[in-house]
Amino acid sequence: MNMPVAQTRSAKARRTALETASRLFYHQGAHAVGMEAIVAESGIAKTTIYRHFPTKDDLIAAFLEEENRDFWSQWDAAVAQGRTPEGELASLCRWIGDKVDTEGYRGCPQINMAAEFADRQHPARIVARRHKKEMLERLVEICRRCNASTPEIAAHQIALLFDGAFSSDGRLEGLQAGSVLADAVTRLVEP
Amino acid sequence: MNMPVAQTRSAKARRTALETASRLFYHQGAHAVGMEAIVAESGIAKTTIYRHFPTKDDLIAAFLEEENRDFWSQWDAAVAQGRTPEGELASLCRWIGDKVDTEGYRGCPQINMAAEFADRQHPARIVARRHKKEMLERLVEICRRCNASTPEIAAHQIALLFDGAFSSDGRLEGLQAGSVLADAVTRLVEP
DNA sequence: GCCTAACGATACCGATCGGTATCGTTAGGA
DNA sequence: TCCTAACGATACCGATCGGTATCGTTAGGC
Repeated sequence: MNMPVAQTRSAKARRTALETASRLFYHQGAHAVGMEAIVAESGIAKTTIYRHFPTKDDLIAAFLEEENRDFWSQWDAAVAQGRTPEGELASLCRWIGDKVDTEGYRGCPQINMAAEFADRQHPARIVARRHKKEMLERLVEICRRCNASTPEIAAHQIALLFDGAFSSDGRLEGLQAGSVLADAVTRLVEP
Repeated sequence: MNMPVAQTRSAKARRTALETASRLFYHQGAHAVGMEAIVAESGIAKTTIYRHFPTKDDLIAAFLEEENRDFWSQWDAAVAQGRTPEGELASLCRWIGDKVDTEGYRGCPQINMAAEFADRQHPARIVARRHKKEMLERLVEICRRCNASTPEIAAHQIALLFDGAFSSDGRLEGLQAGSVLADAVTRLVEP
């Protein structure tokens, strides 16, 4: 191989640092987590972290990028379980319902970071915007196959519903989030 | 009067400080705003601010309390414009649509602060939780009068929709948020 | 017009922030 | 086995954080 020396060791340090940072950022908020905390929790030296991520903002953006990848991978898995477009939506609702009912769930990382950083040009905001745009596009495509009368509108409505589920703080419900979502989505794609 | 001396001057300083803090907290995020910035922007001395609000967290909570009051006052005004329960919901949708399309809108303050503060016992989180609970209750009451088949479920769905509209970062839409919401709500309260 | 409560200004506190410079150590490909 | 790149550790940087102590000034009810 003509790859740089110590590629695996370097990649491992990067991955460990990013994983730790992601966990802390998500559960405590980006502003509430100092770099020293990431060092202490990950065991990776601060120098090393800054060698892989020039600034804290880059680290935050990388966190959202990874979240984004994981999100679509789970989304695709959910969609794959549907035999019809309507089934795909139902499966997505079930997935989201389970997701938000998970212990320790603290909302959509993209939305949370967007709330923390006011500057729309912040790297994290750019990732978040792309994420939400892609969700809308994917929903439009599914709604089209559902023969919804106005797929763009239906998709938009479903996106609002999903975002609401992702952000809703309360979890005071005795209701099953998944079925509540599925029922709403069914009504929204009806002609 | 046996009220404390200089009541009005004191109250005015308090109000000015809180208004300035609220504006900064909302547009920049609570963590991003230092107390010094509030002093500089409001012209109120730091000593005075701390005389009215023992800690920054108290100031943040007061911000959300005031937001909460304003919110319900606007909500009530919107509801008053509806002649039927369905009309009340439509009016609410219009109000929210206008609200989120306003320049400088940066999401629901309650949701944003909940994203910033991980501790569920943080004073801001407690206010936010109460806020969302009350919204759900008010929606249930309206949905009941709409003779929705399952008012609790419909109300929950509408709440998700509203929260989605409040949190949705993008605003990429050429769509009118108000009518998109109204159409969705109509479908959700149908039997 | 005086008394007092609340004001504003300033200077300061220790802690922590994001980020860097230095240097000895370790691991892995040639 | 040796060379070198990337590692970890430590000490440090100026800036800023939330919060306090001190003190002179101002305004408003009696």
